[in-house]
Amino acid sequence: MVNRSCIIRLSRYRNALIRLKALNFVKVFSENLADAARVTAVQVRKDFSLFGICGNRRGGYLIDELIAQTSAILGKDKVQKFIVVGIGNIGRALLNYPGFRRSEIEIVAGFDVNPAKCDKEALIPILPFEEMGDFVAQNGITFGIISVPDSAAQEVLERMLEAGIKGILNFAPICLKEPKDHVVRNLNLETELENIIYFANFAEQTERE
Amino acid sequence: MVNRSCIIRLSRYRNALIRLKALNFVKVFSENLADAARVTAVQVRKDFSLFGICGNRRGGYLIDELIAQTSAILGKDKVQKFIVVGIGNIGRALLNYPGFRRSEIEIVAGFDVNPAKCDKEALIPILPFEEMGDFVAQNGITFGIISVPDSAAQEVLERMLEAGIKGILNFAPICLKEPKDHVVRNLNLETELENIIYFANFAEQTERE
DNA sequence: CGTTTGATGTGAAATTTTTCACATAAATGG
DNA sequence: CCATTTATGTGAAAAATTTCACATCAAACG
Ligand SMILES: NC(=O)c1ccc[n+]([C@@H]2O[C@H](COP(=O)([O-])OP(=O)(O)OC[C@H]3O[C@@H](n4cnc5c(N)ncnc54)[C@H](O)[C@@H]3O)[C@@H](O)[C@H]2O)c1
Ligand SMILES: NC(=O)c1ccc[n+]([C@@H]2O[C@H](COP(=O)([O-])OP(=O)(O)OC[C@H]3O[C@@H](n4cnc5c(N)ncnc54)[C@H](O)[C@@H]3O)[C@@H](O)[C@H]2O)c1
Repeated sequence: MVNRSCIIRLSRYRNALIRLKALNFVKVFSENLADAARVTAVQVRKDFSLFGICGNRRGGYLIDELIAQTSAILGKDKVQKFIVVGIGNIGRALLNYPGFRRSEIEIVAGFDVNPAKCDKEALIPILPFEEMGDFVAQNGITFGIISVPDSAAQEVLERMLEAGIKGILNFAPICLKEPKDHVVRNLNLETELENIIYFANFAEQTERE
Repeated sequence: MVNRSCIIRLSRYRNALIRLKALNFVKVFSENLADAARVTAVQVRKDFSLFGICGNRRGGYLIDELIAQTSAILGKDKVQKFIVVGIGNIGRALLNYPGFRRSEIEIVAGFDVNPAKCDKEALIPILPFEEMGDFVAQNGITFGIISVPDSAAQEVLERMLEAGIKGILNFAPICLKEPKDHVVRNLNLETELENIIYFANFAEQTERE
């Protein structure tokens, strides 16, 4: 089945492919992609098999073809527009990041309740939060990022859904509910760090035994 | 088995518990935690069972006890010290975030190769990268965050490992290898967004069918 | 031009993770 | 103080995911 992990791996393969292409590689083997994505070669082939992606028996895969195929699956055939709500530390980091454009992801506007943060003339305009609904409707935005304090996250989510946004990445440390036919991914950095702390301690313990 | 997802859930439970405690709740039921962490109630109880955490039959769990037990598992009994390498957009957002301190995570210093970014006098000092090894050794640092450009990430990782760091969160869009007895978590924001794009499109497709 | 070699592709097996089903115990209430 | 209610705890079943084993095909080579 095509699940979250599978798509994460597909993104990683694609990422590696683009790097390999930049090095003028033409062919790639499942083993190579496995190394890059930190999985097994069988996993790579199984993933491809799931999407009907075929290589050349004995000859590996042609990088150009693979990039085209994975790009199509991941929706890289067109620029995907995002907005960011909450232009604080995280929000600003995202707006300032030039790397997204390379991968057909475009942050088209930021929104904030604080008028001091707003700047309609900026390269990526930062607009008052109350204008979000209209902006999303007029510009056909499908995706949003929530980087407001946790207390405001649920409210922002609801407004985004009303406005017609379908996919959301949430940085606030609270698990937002995923409504039907929508995608909400809760990314909690503290949780990620706690995970690392746990397993680093665990590794140490098993080492001692 | 205690795996990554299980610990992520445990963090989420703990997060919810702290919120409930702030609202003066004393007891909590597996159902409540399930709502907060977006899982099933059985999953919550199964997770607890794995760690030998017991509640009161019919009476749910005492919040104070649960917080104590989950905190112990997640290493919240002491402050966990982190350093951040690469004080750009992301690195600075992390240094500026006051929320970590609430959860016993302390960022004690930043490091950068660019002298213009350094500031020894800041609340959280930003030091030259070449001082990292000594600093880590002298201050007994176990954890690090990599927020340098992808081209520098592998090099930074190796230096961190040499210095004795055991657990690392990597923001660079490249899959760093996890050496034995160490924990390396590769967090790729583009990949996360691509995931959302894929599943939002998918949800749309199934909707139409 | 047949044989060997080496990588892919994929059902089946193994493993992991989640869910089910229900035994168990504590509170409630008649 | 016994019956009932209700939430926990967990072995067993189910489902999901990964790994294995090997058939398959294409290139290379003698
Ligand atoms: N900065 C970090 O490193 C970090 C780490 C972990 C988690 N987080 C989480 O990410 C989120 C953002 O963090 P941050 O450090 O950027 O916060 P921040 O306080 O720097 O910025 C939040 C921004 O949201 C705006 N805002 C508040 N309510 C709003 C609303 N209803 N609509 C629109 N805008 C609103 C504020 O004006 C502010 O500009 C928070 O939930 C935080 O807990 C951040
Ligand atoms: N900013 C974002 O929103 C965003 C989004 C996705 C991914 N990322 C990734 O996160 C990482 C950091 O992003 P950013 O926007 O903060 O980058 P940035 O360019 O703003 O900052 C990088 C910092 O690292 C420092 N640096 C470079 N080489 C170093 C070295 N060897 N040792 C120590 N410091 C070094 C630079 O001086 C700079 O201050 C990058 O890998 C980027 O691809 C960032």
